[in-house]
Amino acid sequence: MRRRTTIHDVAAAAGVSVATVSKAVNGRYGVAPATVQRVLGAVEELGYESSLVASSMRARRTGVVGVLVADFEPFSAEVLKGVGAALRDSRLDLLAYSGSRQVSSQGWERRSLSRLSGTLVDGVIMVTPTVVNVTAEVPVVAIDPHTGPADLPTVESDSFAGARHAVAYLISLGHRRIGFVAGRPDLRSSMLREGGYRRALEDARIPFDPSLVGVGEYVEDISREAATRLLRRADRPTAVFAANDVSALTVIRVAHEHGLSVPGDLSVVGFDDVPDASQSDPALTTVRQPMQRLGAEAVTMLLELMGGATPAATHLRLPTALVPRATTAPPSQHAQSGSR
Amino acid sequence: MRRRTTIHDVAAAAGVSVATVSKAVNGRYGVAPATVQRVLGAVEELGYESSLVASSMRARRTGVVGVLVADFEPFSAEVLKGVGAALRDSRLDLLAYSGSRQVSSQGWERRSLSRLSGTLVDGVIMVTPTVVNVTAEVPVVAIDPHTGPADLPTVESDSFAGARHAVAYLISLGHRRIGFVAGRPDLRSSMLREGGYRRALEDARIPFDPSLVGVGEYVEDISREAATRLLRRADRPTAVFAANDVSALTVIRVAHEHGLSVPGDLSVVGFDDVPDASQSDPALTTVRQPMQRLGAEAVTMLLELMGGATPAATHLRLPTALVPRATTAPPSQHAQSGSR
DNA sequence: AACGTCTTCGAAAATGTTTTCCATGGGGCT
DNA sequence: AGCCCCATGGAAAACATTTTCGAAGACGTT
Repeated sequence: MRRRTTIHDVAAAAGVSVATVSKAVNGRYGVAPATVQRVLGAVEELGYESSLVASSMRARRTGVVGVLVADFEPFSAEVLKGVGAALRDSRLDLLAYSGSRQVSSQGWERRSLSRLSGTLVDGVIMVTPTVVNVTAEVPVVAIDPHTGPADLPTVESDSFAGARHAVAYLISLGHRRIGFVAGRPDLRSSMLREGGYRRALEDARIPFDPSLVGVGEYVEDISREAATRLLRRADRPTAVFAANDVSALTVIRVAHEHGLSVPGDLSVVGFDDVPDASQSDPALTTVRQPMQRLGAEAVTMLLELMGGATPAATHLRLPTALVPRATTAPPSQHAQSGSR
Repeated sequence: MRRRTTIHDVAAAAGVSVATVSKAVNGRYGVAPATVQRVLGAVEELGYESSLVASSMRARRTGVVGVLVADFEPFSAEVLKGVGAALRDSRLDLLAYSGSRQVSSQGWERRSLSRLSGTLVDGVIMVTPTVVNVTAEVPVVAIDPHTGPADLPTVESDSFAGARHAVAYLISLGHRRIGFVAGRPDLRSSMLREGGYRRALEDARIPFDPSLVGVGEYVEDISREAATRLLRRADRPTAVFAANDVSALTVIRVAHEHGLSVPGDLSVVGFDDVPDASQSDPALTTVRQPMQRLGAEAVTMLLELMGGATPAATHLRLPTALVPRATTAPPSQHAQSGSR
C-alpha cells in the first residue's frame, strides 16, 4: 500500500529518460546494449512493473484476452478452464470479468464489454451472452449465445443434435410417450433443444403432443411446476427429457415425491452434464456439452481474428455426447399398458 | 471494431465541455439539472460508456475487485464462485486474472499483481499465492497461501485440524499402521497436513515412523512412486492418508494395480474434496475444504480493508469437514496380523 | 448602486505509459 | 579534411478520463 514505482523512478535511477526506459523494457530498437543493461538493472532493483492501465492507454495492445462471464458456475468455469489451457503456450494473460448486476442489471453485458474493450484487452470472448449485436474496438467471439443466430463469430454446442440424440435414445429403449421440460422460450438453446426433441419424435413417426411439453425456464422452481403437471397426468409419460440438468434433477425429485421410481417408472434425461449430474442418485443420464472445447475453439478463432486473419469458419458447432447413466431404462410393462 | 465513442463525442453532442459530461455522468455536484438531462440524453443516444482504463488512470477508485488465480481448476473456480456470491449485492465488478507463465514463469504473481494494482482494481484477493511478501497500492488478502505464515491478511482452511481429524478417524476404525503421502515440502499446506498427521498419531500414542511417509508433491506421477514404495513394503500400512485428493486417487489406483482392494485391504483418505473425489470408484473419503466460504470471507475482509477499516481478524482459519465415503473401513484381520 | 455569495461551467493539469520525431555526435568514406 | 549517415537518447505529444480551480453571471442584501 505504498506509492507505485513508476517509469520515472527507474529513469532517475538509471540516469536516462523515461523514453529510453520504455524502449529498453520493451526491447525496442535504438538503445545501446550497455544502456539496456543499466536500465534493466534499475528495473530489477526497484522491482518495477509497468502499469497495465497506463500502457494500455497509449499502446494499442495489452497482451490480455478478456472473457466476459455472468458467473462462475460450472459452465463458465469449465469454459474458462478450456480457455486457460488454450492460452497456456501463448504470452497472453487471461482476464475473466463479471460485471455487477447492481450497477446496471439490464445492460451489464454491454457495460462490461465497453469497459474492457476500451483498451484493456486485445480480444473478448463472451460466454452465453444474451446480447449479440454488440460493437467493440476489438475482436469478439461468442460461446453458446442465448439469442441468435449471431452476427458475432460463434462457437456453440449442437443443442439440436444433442436433444435429438437423447430423445432417440429414449425411443430406442421403447418409450413412446416422452415429456419435455423446456427452458426459457426466449433462449436459443432452449428452442434448439425443443427442435431436436420434436425432430426425434418425427423420425420415429410419433405424433407431437403439445400437452407433453412444460416450460421449466432452466430453473428449479418453475421446472417443479412443469414436472408436477406432467407426472400427475393420468396417462403420464414414461420418460422425460429436460432441457438442462437442473430441470432433469428436479424432475427426478418430483418423481420420487410422487412415489415413482427412476428409472423403473420414469426415465429421465438431462442436458449439460454438470458435476451434480453424476452425483445424483441415481446418476443422471444426460447430454454432455464439450465445455472446455468450446473455450479452446473460441480462443483459436479469437487469435485468428486478433491476428487480422479471417477465420476459416466463423460459426462453429461442436458435437455433444450422450452419457448414459442410471436414470434411463426401458418402460415398465405396467406403464406401457397405460398408454392410450 | 469501430472507433470508440469518447467523452468528447458526448460533450460535442450535448454542447458542453468534457468536464461537465464527466461530472454529469458520475453524479458530481455542481451541474444544473437541465444540463444533466441533456448530457444523459446524449450519452444514451451515443451509447457511451466510460473507458475503465482511462477513468482508472486519474480516478482513485474503479469499483472492481481483482482475484489473482493460477488457473481455473476446481479449487480456484469454487473460490471464485464464493467471491462472486459475496459480491452479488455490491456495486463492485469482479475481475479474475491469470497471468501467462510464458512471460515470466517465475514472477508471474508479482507481475500480475503489479499490473492490476496499478489502478485497475480497488483491492486484490490472491488465491494460493506462492509469494506472500508483496507490496501493492491497494489492499490485498490471501487465500490459502502456499507459504507462510503470511504478512498479508489471510483466509485459509485449517489444514492441521483437518489432517488430524482424518487420521484420527482412521485410528478410530482400528488402523495403527498409517502411511502418509505428503505434498511439496515447501508448501505450507503440506507441512500443516503432515503436522496434523503426526499429532493424531501422538494423540493415540502411536509412534511416528518416518519410513511410512512418502513425498507425492501433490501430483500424480510423484505420488505414484511414493504409493508404490509404501504398498510394496512387507509390513505395508493398512491405511494411507494423502495430502490431497490427486495423491489419494493415485494411491487407490496403485493399490488396485497391486491387487489390493480398497477399502478391504487398504483404507485411503484424501484432502480437498475435488469433484472427482465423489466420482471415483469407490468414492473417496476425504477432507472437504470450504472453498466457497474461503472466497466469501476473503471478500468480507477485503471490503473492510478497502473501506479503511481494520478487520477484526486478519488471519482467519476456517474449519474443514471430514466426508466419509467408501474408501475407508476397519483393517482386515489378515492385514492386522501382518503387523510387527 | 455596490458588494458579496452561489451556482454553473470550462480550461487545464494530472495520471503513467508509448511512440514519434528531432538533436547530437562519432565514425566511415571519398 | 570534409561530408554524410547512422546510432543513440531525449522532449513532447498522445491516450481518455477526472478533478481542481477560477471565471462569469445571477441574485440578494445593505
